[in-house]
Amino acid sequence: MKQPGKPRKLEDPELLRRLSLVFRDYGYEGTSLSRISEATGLERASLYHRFPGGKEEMAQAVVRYVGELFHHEVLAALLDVKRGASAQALRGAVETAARQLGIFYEDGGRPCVLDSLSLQAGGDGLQALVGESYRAWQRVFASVSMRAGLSGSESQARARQAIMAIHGSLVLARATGNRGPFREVLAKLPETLLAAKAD
Amino acid sequence: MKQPGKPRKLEDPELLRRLSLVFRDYGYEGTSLSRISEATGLERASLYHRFPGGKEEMAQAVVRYVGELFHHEVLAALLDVKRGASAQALRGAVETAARQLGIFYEDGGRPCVLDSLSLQAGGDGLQALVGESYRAWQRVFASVSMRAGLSGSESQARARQAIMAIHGSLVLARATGNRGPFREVLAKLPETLLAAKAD
DNA sequence: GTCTATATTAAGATAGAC
DNA sequence: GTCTATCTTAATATAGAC
Repeated sequence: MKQPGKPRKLEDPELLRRLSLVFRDYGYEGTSLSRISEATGLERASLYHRFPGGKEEMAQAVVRYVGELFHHEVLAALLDVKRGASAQALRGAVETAARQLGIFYEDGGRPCVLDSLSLQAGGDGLQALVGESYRAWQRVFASVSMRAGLSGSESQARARQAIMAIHGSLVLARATGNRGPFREVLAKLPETLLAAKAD
Repeated sequence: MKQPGKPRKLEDPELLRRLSLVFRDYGYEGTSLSRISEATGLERASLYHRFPGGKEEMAQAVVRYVGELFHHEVLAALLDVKRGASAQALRGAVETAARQLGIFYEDGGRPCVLDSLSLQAGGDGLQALVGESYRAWQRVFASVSMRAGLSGSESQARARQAIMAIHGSLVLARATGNRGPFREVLAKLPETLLAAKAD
């Protein structure tokens, strides 16, 4: 039974999803409450009701939300590989993760929200959250390289290399409009994380 | 003879240098005229006298200025190598460029202003200028690889790879505070641009 | 939980004196 | 060329009704 007089709550996941799009495209300083209000359909007062800490709290919630989303949509494929699985299974998981990365970043057409939010802006709490998201990502990538038989330090290096290449190609894509490098980086991801040293 | 009543002009290079620091650290939207006024010592009205087009014009001037600075401080070392120079000379030039890159980005401690300004903000003119700066950089890097004997398409790929790695490591450095990857990318720059294929 | 209305501060920008 | 003073709009944030 619908009650027209009682506006129903905009649920957290949808609110956070819309919030994340604004922060991703405009960065912390470029994200005004007017833009947020427009993107979410909520008036400013409602936003403060949900996030009493204002914009800073919204940004922190976005980083947490995107971190969980990334975990489920990208990293989960890598963590689901059973212990002692074959090399083929591991490679298949990395290929799945690469496909999911392509979807997550809309084929290189959109910036990484962590990148957008890591500019000098927002409080120290926000910066710390962004740093932790990157480290979580790195840990999962490195664990995959380890399972492919690479050494601990080499695995860390491969994980860093992969993450750097992804972000570098995203920077290039949004600066020059060329998404080719991003696609290439994803295509080479299995090799980057798994292949034995060539040099 | 000093004329105390006549305020002397803040010369263009120094003005642009200070402007570039603000845009680099805060991005386009985060750079308010108040911050600019504080950083340059000029009042807002004076800034509009120098840049009638306001913030957008200032940002465009910064991109042009930084482009020229980068050309002189980093790319010049690569362009100065004489035709038919030895492989050692070419490698020495790349090592010099890598050292200069370290200085230019303050050992990875500061973001790239092109990166900061490429977020969805500013007009199309600004975006176009940023894209052109990247392409100029890529052309010079690729020409170095060509002179090392690599094919045209391979040279383009190496240049892209180097630029992506630099920007990826800068993103990582500012997000996690770890400058190690940036230093490593610079150390490997000669190999990246010059070495014959290992795979 | 959401809204309208409002307060307060800071934003980008201009006019005119020196 | 730089300044003080001012304008207009948009920013963050809060109070109180529904």
